[in-house]
Amino acid sequence: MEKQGTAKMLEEIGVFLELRGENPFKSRAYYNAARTVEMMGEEELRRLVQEDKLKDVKGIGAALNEKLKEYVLTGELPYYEELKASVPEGLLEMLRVPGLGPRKVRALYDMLEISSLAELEYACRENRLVGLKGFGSRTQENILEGIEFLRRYEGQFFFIEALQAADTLLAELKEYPALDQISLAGSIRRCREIVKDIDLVASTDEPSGLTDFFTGLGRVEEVIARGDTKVSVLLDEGINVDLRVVKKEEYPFALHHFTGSKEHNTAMRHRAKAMGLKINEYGIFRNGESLKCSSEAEFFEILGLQYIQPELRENYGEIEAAEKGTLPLLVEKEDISGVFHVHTNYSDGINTLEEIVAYCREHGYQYVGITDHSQSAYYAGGLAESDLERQREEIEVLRQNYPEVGIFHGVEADIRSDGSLDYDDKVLEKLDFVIASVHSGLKMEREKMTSRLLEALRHPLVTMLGHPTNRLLLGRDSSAFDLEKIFQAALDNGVILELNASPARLDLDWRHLKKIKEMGLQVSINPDAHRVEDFKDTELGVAIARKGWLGGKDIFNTRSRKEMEEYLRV
DNA sequence: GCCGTTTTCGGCCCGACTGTTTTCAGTCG
Repeated sequence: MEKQGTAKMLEEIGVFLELRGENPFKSRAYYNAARTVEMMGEEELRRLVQEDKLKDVKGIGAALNEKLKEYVLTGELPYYEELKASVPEGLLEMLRVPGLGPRKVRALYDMLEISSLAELEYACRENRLVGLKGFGSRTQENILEGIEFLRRYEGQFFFIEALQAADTLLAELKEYPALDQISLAGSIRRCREIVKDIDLVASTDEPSGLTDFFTGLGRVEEVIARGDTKVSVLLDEGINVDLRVVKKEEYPFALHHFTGSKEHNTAMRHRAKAMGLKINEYGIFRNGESLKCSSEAEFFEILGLQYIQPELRENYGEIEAAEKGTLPLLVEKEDISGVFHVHTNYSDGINTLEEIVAYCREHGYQYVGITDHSQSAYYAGGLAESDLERQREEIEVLRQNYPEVGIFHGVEADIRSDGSLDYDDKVLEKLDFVIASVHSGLKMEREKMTSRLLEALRHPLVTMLGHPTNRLLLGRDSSAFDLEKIFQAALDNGVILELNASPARLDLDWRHLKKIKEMGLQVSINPDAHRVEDFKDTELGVAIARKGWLGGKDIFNTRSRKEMEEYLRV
């Protein structure tokens, strides 16, 4: 992944510059460039370099243009290497300590020659920080606690974990009598797949009462910071919560501000400024005079924009689209008609076929696509040909007994290392549909993995590509392959791409979805259910689809049962 | 390091909180 490597390098340059105490705006220029590169298509960076158009990209000036050209064409950048060599490696990990930024890290290095977390911890225990200018006993304690924190909680949570904790908390806070309004904000409201903390925004006439009420909740383990308008606490499950309390009239601005993203907010402030306005978390002002506004929707309206759904606020083009009035109508969970990718107890699922079908009838799913693992998936109890036959017979019976639910019989066929599927065609032909997925050889070399997937996509009986990148959030990187080629091949061969909605996968990544939509590809939001409770993960997939700008028409399984039967020729 | 129909130099988004200070720097979001 050339662009990812490039983005990471630019990011690191920004950090190194900060650690060296250079012009902070110079660092920012590198951070901005890192983001710009990250947002490019897989081959776009190289193409721009080859066509010498990189310098036309906003945020890339003469210096960055030269450096990027050099890096892309030669694979090396001496500037980066020299910078990296000039900064001790351990300073980077020291930056991860909460409360330690580049200036303090630099000071510790200059004055005490501390250049690693271990040395830092030792110095704190030896009480050596106390005498330093700008440091005190409190700082030293906080640093020790920060190091402890880093060890205890890596500080990252799946969206669903944080969401559940946040919903519970929200319900508790709504008990406070003098509460006016309260909402989730931050990365959870934006439906990021990984979140670091829970952000809440509330309005009330009794701020100190609310903050007392909040810090007094049983699940609050520690109060980290406490002021008039902001309280930070650590919950017993190890997640941080920031609560912002504002006045009633400030609520829309605070909600917008603390929903972010930071990049979206920055762009919005630039826009406001260009219109002769100033915005902050307390209001919107013209010549120092506050403008009336009672909701987020109105706030966007004042700035000449369509309402931008929170999921879209990543500064990935949503402001420009909102200006033109071309924001998409996003898919809703109610649009989902049925689900594919469901495992039964024939392989590694918990529930019987009948339990699953009964669940679907009870919960209003028009259809369900059953897919157990294929024969070579020993670890998951993959189905032999005879098992598939037996399953088909049982499905026939269930179709009679549950006419309200369309039951499609499929399989999740392993893509072997040569790209062939895990059953003969004559076995696959008897099925209603086929999901092809990679489960082994995930770290295959990029070219080989690309050919392997291309081979599978060309197979005429493949309906969908399952969990396309094979990533596990917080656990395993995506497999390496040429995404653009794979997307194009899926389009050419009429293959649906899965958006696997399992909380640990959420694969495809939302960052790819906008592009997929533009290409005209269809995405199926699949729970990859191993028990009926997993069906609700589909909602998580809907959240990610929305974040990727997808509407109902972009989603395969918003089709009605009849449309689906026609498509699958059942 | 980037950017520009007021600018090719002088800006660059804004504010809260903490801990260190006696008015502010650093960090965070």
